[in-house]
Amino acid sequence: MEIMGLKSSCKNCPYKTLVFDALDNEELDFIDNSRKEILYKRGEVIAEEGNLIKEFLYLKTGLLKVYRKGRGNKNQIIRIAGASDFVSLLSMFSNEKYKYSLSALEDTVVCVVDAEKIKNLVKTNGEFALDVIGRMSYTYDEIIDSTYRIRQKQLRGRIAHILLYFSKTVYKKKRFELPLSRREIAELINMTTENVIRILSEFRKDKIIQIEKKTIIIIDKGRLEKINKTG
Amino acid sequence: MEIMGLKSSCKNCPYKTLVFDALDNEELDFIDNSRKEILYKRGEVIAEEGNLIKEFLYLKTGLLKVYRKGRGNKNQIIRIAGASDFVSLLSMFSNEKYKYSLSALEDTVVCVVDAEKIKNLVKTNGEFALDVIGRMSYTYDEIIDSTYRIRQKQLRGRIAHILLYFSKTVYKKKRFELPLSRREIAELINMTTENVIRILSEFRKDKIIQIEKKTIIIIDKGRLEKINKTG
DNA sequence: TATTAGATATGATAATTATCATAACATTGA
DNA sequence: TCAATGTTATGATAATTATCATATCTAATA
Repeated sequence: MEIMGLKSSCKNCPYKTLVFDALDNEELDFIDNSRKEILYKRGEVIAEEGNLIKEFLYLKTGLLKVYRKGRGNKNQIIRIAGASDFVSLLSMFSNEKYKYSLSALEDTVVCVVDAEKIKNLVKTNGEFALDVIGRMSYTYDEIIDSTYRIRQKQLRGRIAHILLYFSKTVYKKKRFELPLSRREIAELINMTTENVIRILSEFRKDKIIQIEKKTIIIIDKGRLEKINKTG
Repeated sequence: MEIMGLKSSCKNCPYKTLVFDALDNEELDFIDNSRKEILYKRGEVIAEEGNLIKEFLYLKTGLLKVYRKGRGNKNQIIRIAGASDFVSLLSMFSNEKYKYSLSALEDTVVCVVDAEKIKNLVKTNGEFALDVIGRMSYTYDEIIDSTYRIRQKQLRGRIAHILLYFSKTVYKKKRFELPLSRREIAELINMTTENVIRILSEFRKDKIIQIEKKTIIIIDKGRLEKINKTG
């Protein structure tokens, strides 16, 4: 973890999202002047379940996992967040403490703003409030959608689902570095690490994917999509 | 379904929640004067996945299920909502259409208000906005919590979980009428109807519960809690 | 009231998944 | 550089869960 010197401002941030459009320059300055940027390296914990939420976190670049403690020292990964994500949004309006932990999957830059400032803006700027609430709701709905989809699938279907997710949604490439270990994949789609490994090997033997250390190449996307649908 | 004559008003509604405290009398009247109350009988559909959200729904009394279409004609029940619940809150700020269906599990009275009016109040009343967003976030977090808890349990643990949920959270009694069929329980905790039936029978034979048609009586709460924790 | 569809119930069997064991390999830190 | 630790890998086996078959009971309806 490393606090970065600020060269940029919110006003002309290329990772700014639509949600900030509701804020005028004065309001953006209000955020900007207490803003910090922090760089986290792969594996570093950004926020921890149970800790007080003092700050609003915006994921400028990188990738992180949102997870919670499950039974018997097993974590459960709730979602993966990428650039421009309001990663601390879940539970900051309903809870004093983080309900989920955050940790970096790749080198990640997070913008940090005093949480009270954001709450203030929600209170005083109705347009911004609607945008924030919309974004929050959308994120939650996505979690529910993927959780309930995965829940109905068998193991092969789950692995296919997650491979397609990384390929199509996260990296938009057929070849990508898996940002999760086999164990983390297991924590994300609710199966054992051994079975994740086994089924990935199976897909490799069946020439559906190619595996080179952490790199995955999707060879037969059609078959993967079929397995995702029916498996 | 039956539209009821209005004898009550929001101002002195006994089912009003804290969230409405942020509204003054004028704002409550603003809601009240287009408000309808509708009575739904067990089994009736209140809102359907995919339909346009035109109205904000407040569950005054009764019980309903929130569910979505899963694979192969199987529904997936996301949550159960009781009195004073903002049942249409999920997805009304992120979506034009209902992402989830609602149907009555008991005779249920729903207050119906134009959705635009509520959005307007969120926009103009910052305190109300914070309350609504807090309530929404809380509801979503509850869904995630129970979904991820259930997901780690085996079948016996799931059944124990759901029996304790109805006994402790919904009815606050050891004896209650199950508002769900075996099939619906299966849809809620992700297992087959046969196994729901089988395990309920097993619990009956083990004298953990007593079953009389739709009535459940919890005899050995301690054992049920242990199964919930470890099963 | 008779009929039909759906809910509850139970058993046998098959399919799926987890667990346990073991090994090779990679990575990290002393 | 060498332990030590964690990750990936694979096989054998046990445990869990779903599926299929069948029967009874219940509730709705013509």
